[in-house]
Amino acid sequence: MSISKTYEPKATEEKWYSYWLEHDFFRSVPDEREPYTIVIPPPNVTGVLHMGHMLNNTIQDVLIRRARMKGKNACWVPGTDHASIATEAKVVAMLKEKGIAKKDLTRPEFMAHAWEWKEKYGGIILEQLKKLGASCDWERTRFTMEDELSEAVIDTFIHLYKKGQIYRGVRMVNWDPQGKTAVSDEEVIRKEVNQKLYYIRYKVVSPESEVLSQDSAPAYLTIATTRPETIMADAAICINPNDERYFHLHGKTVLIPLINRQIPVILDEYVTMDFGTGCLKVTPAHDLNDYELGQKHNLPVIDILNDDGTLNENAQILVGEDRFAARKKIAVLLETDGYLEKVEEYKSQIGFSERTDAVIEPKLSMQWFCRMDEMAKPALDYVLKGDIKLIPEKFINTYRNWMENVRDWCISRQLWWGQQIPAWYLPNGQFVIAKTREEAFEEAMKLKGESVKLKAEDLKQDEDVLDTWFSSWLWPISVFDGFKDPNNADINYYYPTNDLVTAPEILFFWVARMIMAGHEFRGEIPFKNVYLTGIVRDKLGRKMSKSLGNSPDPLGLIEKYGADGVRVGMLLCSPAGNDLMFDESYCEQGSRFANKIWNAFRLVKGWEVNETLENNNELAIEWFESRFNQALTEIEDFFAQYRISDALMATYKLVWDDFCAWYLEMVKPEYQQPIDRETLNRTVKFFEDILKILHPFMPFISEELWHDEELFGERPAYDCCIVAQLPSNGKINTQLLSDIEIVKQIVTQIRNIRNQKQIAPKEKLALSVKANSAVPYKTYEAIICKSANINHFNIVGDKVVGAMSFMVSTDEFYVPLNETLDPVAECAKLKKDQEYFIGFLRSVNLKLGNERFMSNAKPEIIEVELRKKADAEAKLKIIEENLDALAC
RNA sequence: GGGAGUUUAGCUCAGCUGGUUCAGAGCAUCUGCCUUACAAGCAGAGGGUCACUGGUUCGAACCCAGUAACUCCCA
Repeated sequence: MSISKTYEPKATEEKWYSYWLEHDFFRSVPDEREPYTIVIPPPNVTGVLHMGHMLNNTIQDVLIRRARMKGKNACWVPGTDHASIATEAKVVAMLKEKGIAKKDLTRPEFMAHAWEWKEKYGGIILEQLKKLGASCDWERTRFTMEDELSEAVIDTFIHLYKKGQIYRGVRMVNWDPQGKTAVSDEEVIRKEVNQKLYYIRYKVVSPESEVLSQDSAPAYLTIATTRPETIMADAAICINPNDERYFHLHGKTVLIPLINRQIPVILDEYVTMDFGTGCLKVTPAHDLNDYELGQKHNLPVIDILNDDGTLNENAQILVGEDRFAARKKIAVLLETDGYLEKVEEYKSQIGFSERTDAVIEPKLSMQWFCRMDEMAKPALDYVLKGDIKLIPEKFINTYRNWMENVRDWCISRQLWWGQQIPAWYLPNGQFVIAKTREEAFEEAMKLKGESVKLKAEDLKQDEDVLDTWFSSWLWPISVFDGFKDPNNADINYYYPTNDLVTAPEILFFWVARMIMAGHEFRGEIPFKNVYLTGIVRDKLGRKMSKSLGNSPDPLGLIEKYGADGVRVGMLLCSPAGNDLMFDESYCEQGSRFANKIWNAFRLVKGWEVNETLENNNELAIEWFESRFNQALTEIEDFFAQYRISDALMATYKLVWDDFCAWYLEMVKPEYQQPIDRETLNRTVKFFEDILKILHPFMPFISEELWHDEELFGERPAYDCCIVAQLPSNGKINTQLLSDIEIVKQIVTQIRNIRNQKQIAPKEKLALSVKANSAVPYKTYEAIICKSANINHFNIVGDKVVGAMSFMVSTDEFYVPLNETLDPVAECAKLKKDQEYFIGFLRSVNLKLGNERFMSNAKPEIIEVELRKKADAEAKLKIIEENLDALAC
C-alpha cells in the first residue's frame, strides 16, 4: 500500500477535528482525576482571528493537550466578550449604512438590533479557532453578556457598592467627543504628533486691579501652550517659587487675554523652570495635571467644552465652534490684539481614542468609580509571595509598580451595549442601588419615608453601562457559575484554574483585576500561572495592524501551510515574553517538518519483514532509546519553565536529526531488502512515542499517522493520539550516548573527506583506526560502516602512510585513497593544527603557572585545566609523529 | 519627567549562581549531490572584538559604573 509523497493537511484536519468532537475528547466534567484548567481570554465577540489570537490559542492548546496526555482532566473553557465600545461602534456603523441613526432609536430598539447583529456575526472567531485545532470544551462556551453572567456583574456591583467600594464622583476622564463616551486609560492610544506651541502674553495687574507699570508701560508675562483655545478656562498662572526671573510676580494677578478675566499667579514647585517660559497656565477643567494642581490650590473649575468638543457659553467667545476650529481662530484673534508673541513647532504625545481615533479630551464628568487601593494590596501580595507566578518574571516589577500606584477604576461608560448600571434616580436627584425596579422602589420608599406620592415608574435608571472589564474580571469565576451557585461541583473542582495565557498589554486592566476579583469573591487566586506572550510584529518590528495591512490572514496561512505547520511556525518564533517578529517562512518550516515526519513514516511503512532475519541493530536501537529518553527529560524541563519554543525545538531536533538522519539511516535495510521483525517492531514503537510527543504541537498529522493500520494495527474507536499517555522517562545509557557522539564525528569526518575529494557517497571506502583511547571501535564497526559507506574496517596498531587522516579526540583514523596524497597540503594542514595546539597549550600552562589561579580557583576547575593540558600534549605528540612520517 | 526592559552570526533567539578545547541553535548563505522515504530532500562548509568605555577578579558575554541606540509601561 502506498501513500502520497507529500503530506496533505486539509482533508486530515477536517476529518480528525470532527472525529475528536464526535467522540467528546474535548469534553470535561469533574471526576476523580486531577483537573487542569484554562479559561480562554475571551476574544471580542465582533473579533476576527488575528495573529495575536493564533499565538495565544496555539500556546493554550499545546498546554491543554499536554495536560490531557498526562492523564489530567483537561478543561479549556471558551467564550467571547461583549466588548461594549467595539461592538456598539460596529452596530452603529451597520445601522448607519441602513440609514438609521442611533439617536432616532429607543434603547430597547437599539438593543434588539445589537443582539440581532451579535447572533448573526458574533463568535465567528470561535469557529476560526477550530481550524487551528483548538481543543476547547465547546459545550462550556460562555458570553460575558449572557443573562447569568450579566446577573453576576450586577450582583457584584451591588455587593461592592454596599461595601463602600463603589462611589459616584466628578472626575477627570478620557472623553471621546466623537463617541461621546468616557474611555478607559487603556483605550487611549498615545501618538506623537507635530503641534504648535503658542507663546501668549497675559497682562500683569496688582490684586487691586491696577495695571502694574514699569516706566508706565504695562507688564506682561508669557506662557507657552499647545491649546490656546482653552485660555478662557484658565484658573491661574503657576510659577516655580524658586524661579528668580519671576520673583516680582509673587502675589500678583493677571488678565486672560481677549476676555480680561482676572486670575491669580500661584506658586508650585511642580512647574519645570526650563520648559517653555517657566509660566504655566492652569486649566483644571481640561488637563489632568492642571486639575490636580487646581485641587491642591483650591482653584475653580471652568469647563468651556460641550460633550461633542465644541465651545460652550463659559468660553464667552467662539461659542459653538469646534475645539480645533477655535484653536485656529483664537490664534488669529490673539495675533490681532498683540497677545501672541510667537509660535513654535513642537512634538508631543497626544491621546487618541482606540475606537474612533478622535483626539481624547480630558473632561470632568459624573462617573462611577471602583476603589482600588484596598483591593490592590492582596492582589499584589499573591504575586510577590509567588502564589501566582508571572512568566516571564520580569513582569513582576512592572506589576508591582502599577499596583502600588493604582488609581480608582472608572467603571461607567456612556453606551447602551453592556450591563446597565443598577442605579435608580428619584425625581429629586437622590438615587438607590437595586437589582430591579421593584427592589429599587422599595429602597426608594424607605428613603422617602412618609412620602407616598412616589411611583415605581418615577424612578429613572442610570443610562450608562458598565465597563467591559467589569464583567471580564469575573470570568474565571463566572464561567463556572461561581456567583449564581458558589458551591457548585464545577467551581469547586476547576477553580482556581491553572494557567492563564494572555498578552502583557492587558496585565493590569484584566489580569490584575481578575486577581482582585478572585480574592474579593472567592478569597482565592483565580489561576496559578500567568504566561505572558509577546506582541506579534511583522519582520520589520511593526505591530501588526489592519491599517498597516501587514497582518497575514491566519486562515489563509492555515490553508497554505496546514494548521500543524502554522502552529509550529508561531511557536518557533515566540520566546516567552518577548515580542515575536513573525514571518511566513516560519510556517513554511513548520509544514516542511510535517512533510519530513510524513516521509519518515512512508519509509517505515514500506519495510517488508523477513521473519528469519536476526536483529543486528541492537546498538542503534539502544542508542535511540537512550537519546529519546534524554530528549524527553529536556522537553519536560522546558515545559516546566514554560519555554515552549525550546521544547518544540528539542522535539524538532530529536525527530529530524536523531531519528530520521541517524537512527533510520542506521537501521534502514538496503534497497528492496527485508528487515528483521525485532527492528521493525522497535522502530514502530519509537514512532508511536514520537507521535505522542509531537501531538501537542502538531495534533493533526500525529493523529492521522496514529491510525495507520498497517503499522499499528486496528485501533478501537477511543484509542486516539489525543488521549494517549505521554511516554514516561526510561533509562539512559550515557556511555553509549557519548560513544555514538564520537561515532558521528568519525562519520562526519569521512563525509568531509568525500566532499573535499569529490568522492561519491556510493563509492565504498576503507577505514583504519589506530585507537589510543578506550573507545571500543570494533563494537561500532557496523554502524560506522553503514553510515559512512565503508567496506574495509581495520583496527591497526601503526600509522598508515599515504592515507587521508583525521583525529577524533586522541584516536587516529586513516582513509586510504586510490590517488596519491598531496604531501604539501597534508603538511600544511598538520602544521596548522600543531600551531593551534601549541597556542592552546601555552595559554593553559600560563593559567596553571599562575600562583593566584592555583590558590583561588576551585579544585575541579584546576582539574579541568590539567586534563586540557594532558589532552593537548597527547594530540601534539600525534601531530608531531605524523609530521615526521610525512617527512616535512 | 518617572519606571521597566533590550543590545550575542545576515535574521530570530539560547547561553542557569563568572571557570571544560579561544561563544551555541534554528533559519538564511555558500559548495557538492535528483545516493529510490522525503530536492518541501541529503552531505559538507563558512560566518561573531558578545553595543561602546572604564572598573572588580587569577579569570567577564555574564558582576559594577558610565555612554549610546532601541522598545514598552506610567505621567
